[in-house]
Amino acid sequence: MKNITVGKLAKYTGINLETVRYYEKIGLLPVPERTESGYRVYDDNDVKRILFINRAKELGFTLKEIKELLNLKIESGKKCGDVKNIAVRKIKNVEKKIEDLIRIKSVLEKLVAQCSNESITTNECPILEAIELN
Amino acid sequence: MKNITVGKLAKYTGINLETVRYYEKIGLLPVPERTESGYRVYDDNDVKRILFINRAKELGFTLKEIKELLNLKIESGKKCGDVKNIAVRKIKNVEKKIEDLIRIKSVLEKLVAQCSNESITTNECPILEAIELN
DNA sequence: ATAAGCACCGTAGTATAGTACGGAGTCAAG
DNA sequence: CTTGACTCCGTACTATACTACGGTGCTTAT
Repeated sequence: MKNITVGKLAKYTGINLETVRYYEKIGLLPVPERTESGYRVYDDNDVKRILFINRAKELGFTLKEIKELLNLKIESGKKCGDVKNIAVRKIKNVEKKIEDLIRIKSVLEKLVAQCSNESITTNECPILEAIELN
Repeated sequence: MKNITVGKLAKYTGINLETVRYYEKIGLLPVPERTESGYRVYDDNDVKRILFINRAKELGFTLKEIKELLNLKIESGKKCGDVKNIAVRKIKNVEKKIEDLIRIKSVLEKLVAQCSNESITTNECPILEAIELN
C-alpha cells in the first residue's frame, strides 16, 4: 500500500483523521511527504505504526512511552548502549505486566469455575487476590 | 490494619488523598464508615483495593473496567450467569493483552541481542514487528 | 487551652488524549 | 466545468483521571 491519503490511513486503522494530525504534532508519527498541493502522503509503514500505537495504548503504555518504544532502533552502531538500557528496562516492565495479567486471568478462571458449580457464594471481592500485598 | 484515616490510606497506597475521595465519588471505592465527627474510616481491604486499582491502570484498564472487575463476585447464587459471561469476556481480553506483551517482549529481546553483537544497524523501527498485520 | 496538623466539603484547575468546527483550497466523476 | 467528497489549518471543545484550593471543623501534643 503506497501513497495513501490521510483519510484512508484513518479508515484502515480505525482512528480519527484529526488524531492522525495530532499524532504527527506530538511526534508519534513522522512528518509525512506532501503532494504538490500539500496533501499528506502515507504508506504501509504508517498503517503498521498506528496499529502498534493502538495496541500499545490498550496495554497501558502512554503515548510518551509508545514514542520511546518506537524510537528504539540502533542507528549506525552508536548509542547502542542507550538503546540496550532502555530496552532492558522495558523488558522488565513488560514482564511485570505479563505476570500481573496472568494472575488476574487465573482469578477470573477460578471465578468462572465457581460459577459452574453453582453453589458457592463469594461475598468478598475475589479479584483482589490477584494483587499481592508486600 | 484497622481504622485508618484517609491520609494514612493515601500514604500506604501512594495515591493522593483527593484521589481517594474521587474514587469514592465514582463508586470505585465503597462508601466508608465514618467517625462521630465525620472522618472516613478505612482498613486493609481498602488498601488492597487501591493497590489493585493502581496495577490495573498500568495494565491498560480504564477506571470503568476496573470497577467491573472489582464487582465480579457471586452474590447468593443469583446472577451467576452474568458474572460468568463478564468474566469469560475479561479472560479473552486479558489473554490478548498477554499475547501482545509477549510479542513486544520478544522484539525487545531481539533488539538487546542485536545490540550485543555491536555490528548490526536497524534503521527501520523494529518494534513494529510486534504487531501482526491482517 | 492552644497551635500544628488532619480532615471535611464543593468547586475549580490541570494533564493527557483526543475530537469537532469552519472557512478555504483540491480532486475526480459526471 | 461544476458539484460533492476530501484535505488543509488553527483553534476550541470534550472526556477521563486526577489535583489543588480554601474556608471551616476536628485531634493531639505540648
